[in-house]
Amino acid sequence: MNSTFNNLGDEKKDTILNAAIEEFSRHSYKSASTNRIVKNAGIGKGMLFYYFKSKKNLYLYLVDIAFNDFMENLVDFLDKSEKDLFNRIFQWNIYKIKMFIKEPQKFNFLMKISAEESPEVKNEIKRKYSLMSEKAYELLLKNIDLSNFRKDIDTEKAVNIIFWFFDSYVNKTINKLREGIHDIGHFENDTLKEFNEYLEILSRLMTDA
Amino acid sequence: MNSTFNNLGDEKKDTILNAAIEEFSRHSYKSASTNRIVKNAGIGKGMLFYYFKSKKNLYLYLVDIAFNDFMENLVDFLDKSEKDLFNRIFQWNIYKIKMFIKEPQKFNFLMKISAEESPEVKNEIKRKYSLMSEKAYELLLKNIDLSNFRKDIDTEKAVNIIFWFFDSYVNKTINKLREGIHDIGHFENDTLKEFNEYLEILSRLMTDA
Amino acid sequence: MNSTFNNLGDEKKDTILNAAIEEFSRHSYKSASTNRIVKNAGIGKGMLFYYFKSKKNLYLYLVDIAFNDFMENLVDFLDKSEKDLFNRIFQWNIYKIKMFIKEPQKFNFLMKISAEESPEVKNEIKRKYSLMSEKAYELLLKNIDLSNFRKDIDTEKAVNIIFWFFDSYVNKTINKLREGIHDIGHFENDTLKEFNEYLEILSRLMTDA
Amino acid sequence: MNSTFNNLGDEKKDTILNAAIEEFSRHSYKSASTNRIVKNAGIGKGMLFYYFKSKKNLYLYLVDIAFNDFMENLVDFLDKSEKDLFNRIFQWNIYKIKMFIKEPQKFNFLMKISAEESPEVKNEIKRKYSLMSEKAYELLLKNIDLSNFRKDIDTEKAVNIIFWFFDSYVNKTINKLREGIHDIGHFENDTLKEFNEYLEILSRLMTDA
DNA sequence: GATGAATGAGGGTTCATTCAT
DNA sequence: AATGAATGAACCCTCATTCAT
Repeated sequence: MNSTFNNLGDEKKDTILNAAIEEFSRHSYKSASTNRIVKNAGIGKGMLFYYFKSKKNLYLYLVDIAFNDFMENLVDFLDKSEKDLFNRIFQWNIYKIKMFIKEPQKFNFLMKISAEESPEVKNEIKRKYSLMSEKAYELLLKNIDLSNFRKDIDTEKAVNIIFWFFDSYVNKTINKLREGIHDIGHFENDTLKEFNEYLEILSRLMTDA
Repeated sequence: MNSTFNNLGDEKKDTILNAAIEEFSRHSYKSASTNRIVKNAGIGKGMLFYYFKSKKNLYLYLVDIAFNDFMENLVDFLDKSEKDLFNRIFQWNIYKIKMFIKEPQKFNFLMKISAEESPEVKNEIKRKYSLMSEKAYELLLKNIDLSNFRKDIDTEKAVNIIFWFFDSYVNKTINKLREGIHDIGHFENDTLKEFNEYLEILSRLMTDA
Repeated sequence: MNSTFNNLGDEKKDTILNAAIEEFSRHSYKSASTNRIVKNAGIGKGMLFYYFKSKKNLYLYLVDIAFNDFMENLVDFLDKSEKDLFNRIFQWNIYKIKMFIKEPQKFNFLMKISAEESPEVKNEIKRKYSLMSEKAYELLLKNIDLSNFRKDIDTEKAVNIIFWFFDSYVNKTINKLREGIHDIGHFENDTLKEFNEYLEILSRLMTDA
Repeated sequence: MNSTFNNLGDEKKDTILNAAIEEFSRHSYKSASTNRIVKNAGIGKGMLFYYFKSKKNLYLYLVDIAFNDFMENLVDFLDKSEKDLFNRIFQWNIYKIKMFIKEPQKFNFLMKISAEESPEVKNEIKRKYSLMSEKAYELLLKNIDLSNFRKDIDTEKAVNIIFWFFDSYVNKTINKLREGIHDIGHFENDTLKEFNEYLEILSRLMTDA
């Protein structure tokens, strides 16, 4: 927020941001502690408030970063020329799982954001979240060719079924990774296989091909 | 938990429990305030700890109540003689929505519980949650006749698709109610209609009948 | 204090008094908890204050009991016909050690009393303590024949040396028992032997015989 | 402990330490109040915990200071070239009395420490106390020539008699000062005289010279 | 005689934020 | 640009005592 912060070296900036994200990924907005953040970031107490003015401001800045980051990487990750919905959905959900594996704190922070209900930040978050999910949804459906979907089914509903089922499915998968029930090796073998089986079923049911 | 508390008059008990549930449905375990609870409950500062010994104990007691309550009402609500999965799933999800409409704080509290990550209560909650969801899942699938499901699809996966899709779908529906985007009138007309349309699609796709 | 308490059955009275002594033997007057006392005594909270009016009153009543008890048993224990100071001192210190072994809480309570500095009770305790120690000292020296003490030494000082040395010595012995460094078996063999060796040395040094 | 505290000005540091020692010299660890400490020290409520992290930490820090202080001053005070046990014991006990006169709170605090039984600090205190008394005992007996002690008496026991008697004797003396029965003037005249008389008696009894 | 529910003050501790340095 | 000392409110919890039952 404060331009001073942006003029910092990248490494130092990252250290601070990571310490903050770590804290907010573990605790609710209210119970997150700026003391712990500065301790883990290795900076003086005053600087956090010099850079970000307030805990609220810091939090909302992190939300922006997390959302933007998420969207930018998504844009890079998705194959925009892919016209098949099922392949696109595969990419989208693999993206989420890979993000969780690579940067679990960031991922957990994103999850925490949408559940945050502290009145101090709730409305602002809802607003940011709406903006982002609209963009994401648009991106996900861009250039998708739905012409091979069965004509006797409302295509929009069909798409929703596929999307929302995989939302649940991927959440469950990530929870298993999170709790150590499955490890990454399992993910790379069995989970992907199972994932494709679900895709195949839904594809067979819903398309003419 | 404490017999003292149970011997209180029902009205007073409810006042206290509601104040506590209200607080825990709005804030994480850590940031929930026993001060606010006693203020809203209209009782003296010491009494909460006389009744419940500690914040943790109170919280876990509320979790027990919420889980038991949820299961008891579910048992009453479900038509155990219903053999059709789609009708059963309809009941199950209507149950959730009606619960949200009737007792939104309790419902929100249940949601908060599963997201709670405070180390003081996390493990105990996980344990209680596992016990309950096992029971619920058993109940949901009891006496269900899946013989009319298409033989060319793995029935277990088919069931998962249906269940997990509606999980997402109902969450979204409740969020719309929560944010006032839809009102109860809308739910009773359009949402139910849409709900049935989804059921019909999935039924048509997955069964022979 | 309240006659009601005295009309209780002996067993119940003892239960209450023991619970209270236990508490005051572990904690200072201020930090002793009437809650813990009633819980351990198995009586209602109100009764403690009905019997004793206040924590202070209860405490001072216990002090009286402890002091009286200590003196009465001492009177019984000491052989008043014993004229030899060294034998008398042996008895006196054995009395203390045996009391610690038989009723450690009571003994510890007596120790705590003399160290108590809470302004609420300090003066009253000092008064009671002075009365008792005067009586005890009188009793200890009654009928003692000091005629065989060396004439070239101030007899009063000689007596003090013996008394006060054994005060220290017995305190150390009891501390070793308390900390489990020595057990009762050790006391009955080696400690008594050592005790007698000290007595023999002091006797040889200070008397003509 | 915390460097923050050590960087304070000496005057402020002393004010805080004195306020804390005062409190802990008057009350048991449990009933000592950090509220009273900060009020008497004239600092904000949070600072005590900023400096010392916790009541327990503060207490153990004070114990360290008190023990170190006691030992350092003792080393300075004792004439290490003095070979005579009686002179050494004289110095040792005079040291204690002078310390009580000069800094009664510190002295009382030292007494309270050894009687402390709160489970939160008991073990740590026992450990520190053992370390210190071992050092002190070593220092007290260093370079002492016991060759003139009577050969017909176990020298170790003889030394114990002298040491432990004076322990009691000096405790009693200090208690009289404490209770205002004797004043410092009395100490400087009559007490010292009496003290020397006891020393003379014990010296005469136990040595050949 | 006897109970234990009720109170509010005070216990130790952590907090976000400010500001002199 | 950077530090961390300082504050007081709020945190959870325990207390001695009273009093309606």
